[in-house]
Amino acid sequence: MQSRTPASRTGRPRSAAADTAILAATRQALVELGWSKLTLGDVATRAGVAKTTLYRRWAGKPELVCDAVAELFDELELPDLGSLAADIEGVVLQFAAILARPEAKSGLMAVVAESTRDDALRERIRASIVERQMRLVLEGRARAQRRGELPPEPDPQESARTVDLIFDMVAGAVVHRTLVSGKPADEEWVRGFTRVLLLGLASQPAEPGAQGAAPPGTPPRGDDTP
Amino acid sequence: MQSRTPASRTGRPRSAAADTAILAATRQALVELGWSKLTLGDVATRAGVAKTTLYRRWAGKPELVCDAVAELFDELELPDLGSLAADIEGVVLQFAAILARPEAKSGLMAVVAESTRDDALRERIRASIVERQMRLVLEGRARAQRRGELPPEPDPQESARTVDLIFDMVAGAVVHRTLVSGKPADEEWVRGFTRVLLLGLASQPAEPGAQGAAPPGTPPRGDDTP
DNA sequence: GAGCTTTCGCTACGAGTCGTAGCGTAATGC
DNA sequence: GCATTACGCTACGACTCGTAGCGAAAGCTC
Repeated sequence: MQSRTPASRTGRPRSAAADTAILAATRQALVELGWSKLTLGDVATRAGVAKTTLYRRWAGKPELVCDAVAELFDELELPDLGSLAADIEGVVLQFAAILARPEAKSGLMAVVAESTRDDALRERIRASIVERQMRLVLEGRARAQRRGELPPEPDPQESARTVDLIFDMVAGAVVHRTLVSGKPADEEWVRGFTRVLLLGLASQPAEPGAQGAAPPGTPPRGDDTP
Repeated sequence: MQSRTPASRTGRPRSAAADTAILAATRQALVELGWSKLTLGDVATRAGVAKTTLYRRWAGKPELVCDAVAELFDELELPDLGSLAADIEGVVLQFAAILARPEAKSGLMAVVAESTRDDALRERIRASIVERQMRLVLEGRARAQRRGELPPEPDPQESARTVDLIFDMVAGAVVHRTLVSGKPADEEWVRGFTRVLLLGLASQPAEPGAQGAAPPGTPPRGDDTP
């Protein structure tokens, strides 16, 4: 979190219960008020602590909301459903479910917007949200490479670039779908998204009833002009 | 814009010059102050108009910034570079260049964040930004289908879904790359992105020196190292 | 030009939030 | 007991908000 706790200090320790109460109160306030009408005084009242306690622990509203929202994404897990396509669909649906919650919508985007003028905040977001979920991409890719669904990437630099690209494409698409387009990232959408991500736009559209998953050893772009 | 101008009204007409001055002042204020520190009073002073004039034309800060940012995206054009991959790369680079500007970064995301609790604002964004740029996807796909680079989609419902999906994937990825990852969407990144978008993750990575994304029947493109 | 209508610039205002300072008290380590 | 730190509470100046009220300006219609 935000606390500098140098292992052992003299004096009264900070209440850990207050931390969780404050972050929960922040999420509740995000749901009821949204980002713009959320005030630190209100959060303090909801959490049952003094306003000054908030200012002693967090530098301001963006940092507080960042921490409150970050906890939402810790429940993400990469399922093992047997194929890369199914795994992607599973984790993307989880991600979409979190983003559908009002506290995530309202808080996450506002913090990101704020971070465009605040490098420290951007780094905080990166460390507490992005970096922690990068494991999903890494694990998913490694698993798919073992299955032979993805080509190996020996060059570590190239490999890192690919992971970043995948993360931007997955997270970006779901966020854009949910927040900008304002439509739900439901199963149907996720299937179409996964198909394009794995096979590309040039591939045939999925036939009705067909599972959009890429079978192992799928040759790239198995069709020409039909 | 926001003005209700029922063709002809009696009385003094609104100054069109004030409109452009206000929107320009808003963008300037976004650059210098960012979203959170931008105040309508400050914008009014910069534009040389009274604060009350602003409130007569716009309901609030989000609506004003939405209009100010929307104008930035009107300069987008779909190039005709001979192949779908090249066209995508061209327009994505334009999009990335706009998003790299501080007034776009700071303003766009904040407005989107605000729109999560304001349906009217979300619709305003959709109409003034998203819908107006959808033409790029429609035109690009039609062109690619004529070239045989993309399969035809006879079902209009399925076709509309695909357009929405492409828009979410393209815009979402660029936004996420620029704002969340905080790295530039430069030519190298755009090449990798376009390759995945067209051919999918399952395809072989581009070899060093090889041109990315060459869908079926694509004539070799000119060059990208001038 | 007379008259009507709407916009514009200006000033002033109450309401609300911000972030901080100050003080006495509570909880821990030595 | 003593030093140290966290906590709750109150109060404060500074700032922004959005609006009301007024006289003047700029169009249109006749």
